[in-house]
Amino acid sequence: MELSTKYSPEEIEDKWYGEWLKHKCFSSTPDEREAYSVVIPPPNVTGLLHMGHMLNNTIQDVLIRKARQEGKNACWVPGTDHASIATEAKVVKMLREKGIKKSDLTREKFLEYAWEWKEEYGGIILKQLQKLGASCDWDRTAFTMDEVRSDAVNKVFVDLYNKGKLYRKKRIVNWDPEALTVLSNEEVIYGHENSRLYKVKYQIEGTNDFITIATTRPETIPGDTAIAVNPNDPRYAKMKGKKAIVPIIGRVVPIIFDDYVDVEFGTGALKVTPAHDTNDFDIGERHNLEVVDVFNDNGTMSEAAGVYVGEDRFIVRKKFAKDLDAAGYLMDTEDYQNNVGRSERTNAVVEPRLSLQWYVDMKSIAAPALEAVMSDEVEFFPKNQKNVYRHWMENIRDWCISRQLWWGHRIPAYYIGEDVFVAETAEEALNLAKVKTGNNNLTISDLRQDEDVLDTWFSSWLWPISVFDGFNSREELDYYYPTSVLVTGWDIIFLWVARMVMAGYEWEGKRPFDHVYFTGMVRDKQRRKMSKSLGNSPDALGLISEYGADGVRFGMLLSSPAGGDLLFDDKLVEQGRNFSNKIWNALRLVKSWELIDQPMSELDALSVEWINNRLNQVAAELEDNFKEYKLSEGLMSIYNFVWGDFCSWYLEMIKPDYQAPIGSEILKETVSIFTKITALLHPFMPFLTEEVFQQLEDRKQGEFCMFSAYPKGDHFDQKLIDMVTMGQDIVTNVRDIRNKNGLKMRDELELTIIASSNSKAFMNTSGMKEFCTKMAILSSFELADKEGQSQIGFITGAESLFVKLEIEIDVEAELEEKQKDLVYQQGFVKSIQGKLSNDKFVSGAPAAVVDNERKKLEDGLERIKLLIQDIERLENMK
RNA sequence: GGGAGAUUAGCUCAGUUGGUUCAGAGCACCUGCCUUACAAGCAGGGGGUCACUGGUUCGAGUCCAGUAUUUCCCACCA
Repeated sequence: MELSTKYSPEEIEDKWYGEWLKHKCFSSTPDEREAYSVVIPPPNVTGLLHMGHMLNNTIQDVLIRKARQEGKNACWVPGTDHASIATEAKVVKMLREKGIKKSDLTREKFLEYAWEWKEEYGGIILKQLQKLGASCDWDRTAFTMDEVRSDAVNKVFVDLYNKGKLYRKKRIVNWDPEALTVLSNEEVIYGHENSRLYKVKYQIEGTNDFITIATTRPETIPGDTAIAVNPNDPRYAKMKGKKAIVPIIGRVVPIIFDDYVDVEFGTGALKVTPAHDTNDFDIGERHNLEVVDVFNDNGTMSEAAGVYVGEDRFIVRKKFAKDLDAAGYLMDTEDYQNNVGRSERTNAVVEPRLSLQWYVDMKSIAAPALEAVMSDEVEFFPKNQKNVYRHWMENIRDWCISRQLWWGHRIPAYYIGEDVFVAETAEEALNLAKVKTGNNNLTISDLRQDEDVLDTWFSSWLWPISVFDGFNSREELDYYYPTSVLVTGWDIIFLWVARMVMAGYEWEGKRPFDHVYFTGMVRDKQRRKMSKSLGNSPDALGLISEYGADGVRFGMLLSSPAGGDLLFDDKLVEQGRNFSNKIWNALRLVKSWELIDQPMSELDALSVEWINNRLNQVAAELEDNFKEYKLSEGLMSIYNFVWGDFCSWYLEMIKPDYQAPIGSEILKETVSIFTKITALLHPFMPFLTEEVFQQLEDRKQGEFCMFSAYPKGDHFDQKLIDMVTMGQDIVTNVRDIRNKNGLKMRDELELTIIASSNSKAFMNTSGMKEFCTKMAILSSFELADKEGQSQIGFITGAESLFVKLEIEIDVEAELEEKQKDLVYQQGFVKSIQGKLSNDKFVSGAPAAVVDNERKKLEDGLERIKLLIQDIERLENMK
């Protein structure tokens, strides 16, 4: 069959993915082999494949495929996250577009819609991952809200409660007025925003004096229940025991003294609104202040505000400020930049709000998780994330886990009046209630289940355990847990990674994973984050169909050094596609030859030995790279090896003359090395390598590149490699001479290299003469006296070689180049001589270093000698 | 306010314990080629005071201090 000159990935990718699935190549069950397990960071059910996923999952696939080739029992567990708030927001929006309001629906009806939505969109991203080549064990696909995972959530909630590590408390929380739910601290994103600082004066009761405060939020003034000043501030000492009148509202509030107030800031006087600020709330507690909540849950003014009831807080801010101004209370306003917290999901400005919520006592479970990371029991790549982790863990705050949503795990807490019963099922809760109350006539309908659901991360943090049904059975967990590596972005180090480590120690007494590899964020060339509004996020699937999955994988990996941000550029993906094509054409070449029964030549033998040694060398480098998760460096060394060593040198070395057949033996060796290359490259570019692997030889049914043993970095002969490098240097020099003198590669020219007499070892290497002759297209290459007729000389290592050409050369240009080189070499030698004549160096530096310098000096002097000879020779030619 | 990192070629980045295996890679660039696998290609080439200043050392891209620029994280003062 004739192969096209261009590699066309489309059919090949679908074909092999289908074959792999058909042969259950990705599936894993516990056996006697070593396990290598990875759990996918479950993408949101509403998600579509984007660049971050592509990077993340390509890396996981590379690691999994390599482990599989190494003979490990590789298990990559896929799944999706119900993404409570994000999904609920999308469903609400979808319903709204249909003209249905969430508030008009029952909980049950809403959940019906949500499940429908999940069924429709929930699996899309997994299908898209298959396009990328992800070798997940699809039979294991899990969902954070399926039965097994929900069961785990309930068990854990009950367990924590029974251990006293769970509590319910009323305090100031982060309220999302759009999603109408509380958020954890980690779900609030702070950013600097421009606002205004208003200075407002409050009359002192019974006097004509005023006290001026500064605030960015005049709309909260109706909720003021005190004015606070610092007890050490002399300006306000006389205010002791006085009261102030809240402007417009008319409420009389005490002037209190509290250390919290910063004397330097604003006017040194602070209005206190306990319902709408964490610090104010604390002050309120200390001074027994009244709490007046002036907002409704959706951010509009409440009845308690008494003004602008039902209007939005930001509109009221302006209106109320205007009123203050009109009434003469607004002293001044100035531009001000402050840090505003917004909801991660809805982008609404978060409102501090007093409310009753469930919390996990984090301090009680954090210690082993901190220790594990600091001692590298859980090892972070790159390491510097350890500091970030430590800082968060050492200052950890309790985790607010209840959410006022419907889509999620409903909290397994049941109430009778003020009593709470926490149990996995209503029946169990009922039993608890009967025992507690002694009332055996209670029925399920007397119980009122908590209306709230749990934070979506409350199921995710159990993921490495729950995907193996670990809260129910030991069988799989004992084999696959701890998982080998977690690959995720550093942006969810607190939301997810840290909590998984805590859960791992809390319920398994063991780390959830050996390693964590943090990927960077995908950005565009200008380092901007990928975002829909900027329109700088490429269409992931579009890229795959344009460049092939392997091309995209190559591009992603190459641009992504371990842990650094990925600056996405189409160019790199194009490079990946070109690389695919390069390999494809190497295949075409190898398949195009006619066979002839013929032993290997000396050059063939040298070529094979050299390329095998180089491959071992590359494999060794790769092993080091993998140990540190430097995938981009590893891929780059394969790229250079395949393109440079294999294609540009090896294939040219063994290539028969035009239309001549190739020896069976050398072809066999060539197919063997090419096969090893497909194995080496397979984790990075699985489709192409599988196709090439299958094309190279007839394979048995069910024999796949994806199961080829991964080449080990065995020992390699550095001397041989160096020798060939020297030959390459000669060839390159000759080619350069041709180029500079306007000679084409194919020009039939009498070209002779005459090597100096000190090149014996090199010249005596079997096949080396043929190598140089063939690759540099020389008519002869001999060992002879260099004096005489040669025209151009060059030096490689401490060897000097001369090329005899039958053309005129630019003697002046040659001379100039040599003289420049001479100056450099002389400077070099001088610096070494300086070192060696320095007693402190000779006595202070290690012997090996000194010896090395002596050797360098020797070589340098030899080169200078040769250069001077060459310069003289050129001078004579003038 | 607290903390962590970064600064090496036009761009993106390597550079492990201080010593030409140290000044590298890929891309970009320049020159010449439709050479019988590949123009998504082939051959060759140029390019950097390693941010700045000082220090330690026989020797500093590498260690220390300071300066500048910059990225990020945490906290949050109204």
